[in-house]
Amino acid sequence: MKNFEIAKIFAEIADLLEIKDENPFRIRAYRKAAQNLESLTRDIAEEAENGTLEEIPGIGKDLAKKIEEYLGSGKVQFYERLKGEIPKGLLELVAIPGVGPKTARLLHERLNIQGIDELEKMIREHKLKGLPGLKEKTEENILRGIQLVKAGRERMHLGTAHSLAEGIISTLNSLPEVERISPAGSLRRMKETVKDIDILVISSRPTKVMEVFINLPLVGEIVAQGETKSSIRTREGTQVDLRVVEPESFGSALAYFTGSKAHNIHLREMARKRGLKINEYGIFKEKSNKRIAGKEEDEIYRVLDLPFIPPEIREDLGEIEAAQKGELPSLVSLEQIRGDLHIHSKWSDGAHSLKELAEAARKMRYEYIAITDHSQALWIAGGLKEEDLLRQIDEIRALNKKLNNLRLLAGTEVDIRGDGKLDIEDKVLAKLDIVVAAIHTGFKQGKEKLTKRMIQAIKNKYVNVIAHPSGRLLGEREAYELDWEEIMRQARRNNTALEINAYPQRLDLNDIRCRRAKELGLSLTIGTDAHTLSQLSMMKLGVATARRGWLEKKDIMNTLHLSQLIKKLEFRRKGKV
DNA sequence: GCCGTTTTCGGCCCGACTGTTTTCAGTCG
Repeated sequence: MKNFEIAKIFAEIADLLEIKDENPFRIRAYRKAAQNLESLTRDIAEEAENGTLEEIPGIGKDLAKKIEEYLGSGKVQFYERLKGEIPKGLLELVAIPGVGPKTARLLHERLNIQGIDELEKMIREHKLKGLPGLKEKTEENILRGIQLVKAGRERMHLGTAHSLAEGIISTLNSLPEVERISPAGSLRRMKETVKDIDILVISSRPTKVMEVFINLPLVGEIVAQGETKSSIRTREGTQVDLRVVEPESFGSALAYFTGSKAHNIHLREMARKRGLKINEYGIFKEKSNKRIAGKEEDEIYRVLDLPFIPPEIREDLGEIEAAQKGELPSLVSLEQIRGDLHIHSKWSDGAHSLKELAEAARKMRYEYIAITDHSQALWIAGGLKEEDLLRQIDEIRALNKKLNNLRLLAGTEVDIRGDGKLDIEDKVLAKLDIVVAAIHTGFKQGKEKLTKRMIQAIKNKYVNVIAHPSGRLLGEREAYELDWEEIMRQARRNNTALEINAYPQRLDLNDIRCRRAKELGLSLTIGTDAHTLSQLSMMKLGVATARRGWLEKKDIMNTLHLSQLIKKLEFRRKGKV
C-alpha cells in the first residue's frame, strides 16, 4: 500500500513549508492529510481508481491531484521543487528539540549552517554569538537537544510506558496533597507506542506536588518547571509531563491533556460555532467568558450534544461524526474477556506447568484458557513432536476432570512451514480443541508467496486462528508483506479468525487492521502469547488495541461463554467432515 | 489547503513555559 509513502511525503511537505514560513493553515492541512492517510483502512490506490479520493477527510481537489500524480509517476513535482529549494540539513535542524523553523532559518541564513553536526561544532566554538535571541541558555538547550537526537530517543512500547507511569502515579498518589490523579496523553489513548508520559493531578497545593515530582529519584533532568505544568526527563531519557489543576478544571484538563490534538481541535471548532470556548480550564461562553462546565470530562461532550467518546478512539478519525449520528461502537472491555486463547507452557518454551497456568487463570476468573505450545519445526522454542502433543492432550483432559469452573483447551500454535503446509498432520490436529497457526520463518519470501502460504493455512479446516498475522516486532522487525485484502476475504470466507496478539512488541493485528477486519465482518481473538504467569495480564493491551480498532464484544471470539466458543470452534470441521 | 444547516470566501484551537525581552517571539503539546 502506498498510503504510508504518500503520508510521509505530505508530512515532509508540511515541515518544508514551515521552514518557508508559509501560511500555518496550509501547513496544518498537509499534516492532517498525512495523518488521515496513515490511518486509512483501505488502499489509496483503490480509492483513486474508484474516484473517491476527495471523500477522504482532509483531502480536497489539490491533494487528490497530488496523490494521483504520485500513484502515476512515483513523484510529486511540488515536493521535489520544495526539496530543491530547501537544503536537507534544515529538516535535520528542525528535528532538534528546542529548534523550530524560525531558529533553523536564522542559523542557515546568517551562518549557513547545513546540518546537525555543523551546528554542534559552531556552538562549541561559540560562533553563534551575536545572533538575535540566541544567548548562552539557548545554546545550552540546543546542545542538549542535539544529544537527545543523537541518542536516538525512540518511542516506548505501551507496556513499558504503562509500568513507568504506574510507578510515578502511585508515588504521587500517596501524597495527602493529591486529591485525584490520572494518566493522560497517548498513554491513556493506549497507542501502541508512547513518546512522552502525561500525568494529571488535582491539588489545592500544586507547588508541593511539583516539588515532589521534580525530585523523584528517577529524574535525570528538569526540562521545565512552572506553577501548573512541569516536565522532567528520566535517567533513561523519557519525558514525563505533570500538570496540576483545580478540581473544577479536572475534566477539561483531562480532555485537553489526553488529546489527540486533532480530536481536541475538532471539538474546539464545534464549540466556537456554538459561541463557546474550550480550553484546559473549562468551557466558557465566548462573550461573557462565563464558565459553564469543566469539572468532569463528559461535560465537554455534553455541551456539544455528544455522548462520551472513549479515549482509545479520540483520533479524529470519524469518531466525532459517529457520535453525532449516535453510531459510536460499544467498545469491548477487559471484563468481557472470558479466556485467553494463546498461552505457552513448560511443554515448549513457557515457564510454567499446566497446573500453574490453570491456577492463575482461575484467579483471573477466566472460564477457559487454550494451551498452544509450539510445534516441532520450532525446535529452537522447544516445539512439540506429534507424539508429545498427543501426550499433552491426555494430560490436559485428565487435568480438566479435576478443575472446577475452568476448562483447559488442548491446542497448538502450529507452524506454517515455508511451503505453506502445516507442521502437524490433520489427523492429529483433529484431536485438538483449538488450532492456532502462525508463520515464524521465511519472512522474506515476497508478498505473493507469503500470501499464498498464509491462505493455504487459512483454508485448512482445522485451523481456527491465525496468530500474530503481520509478524511485526515493534522497533525491531517490519511486518512481512501480505495482500491484506485477500487474506481478510479468505479468512472471512473460511471462517478463520485473526488474532490480536497482546504481546507488547507485537500488538498484531494493529488498530488500523482491526478496524478493516471489522468492516469486512471477520471474527477476531485476543491472545496474550504469554510465556510466564505475569504476561497473562497483557490481555489489557490486546483489549486496548481492539478498542482502538473500534471492535465490540461481538467481534471478539473469546468474549463467548465456553459452550458457545466450543460450538464456534467445531463449526467448520463438522461442516466439512 | 480544506471546508460549509450562519459561508464557495474567509475563516481556520488555545495556552504554558522559556529566554530574552521591557511587551514578546519561539517552541511545544
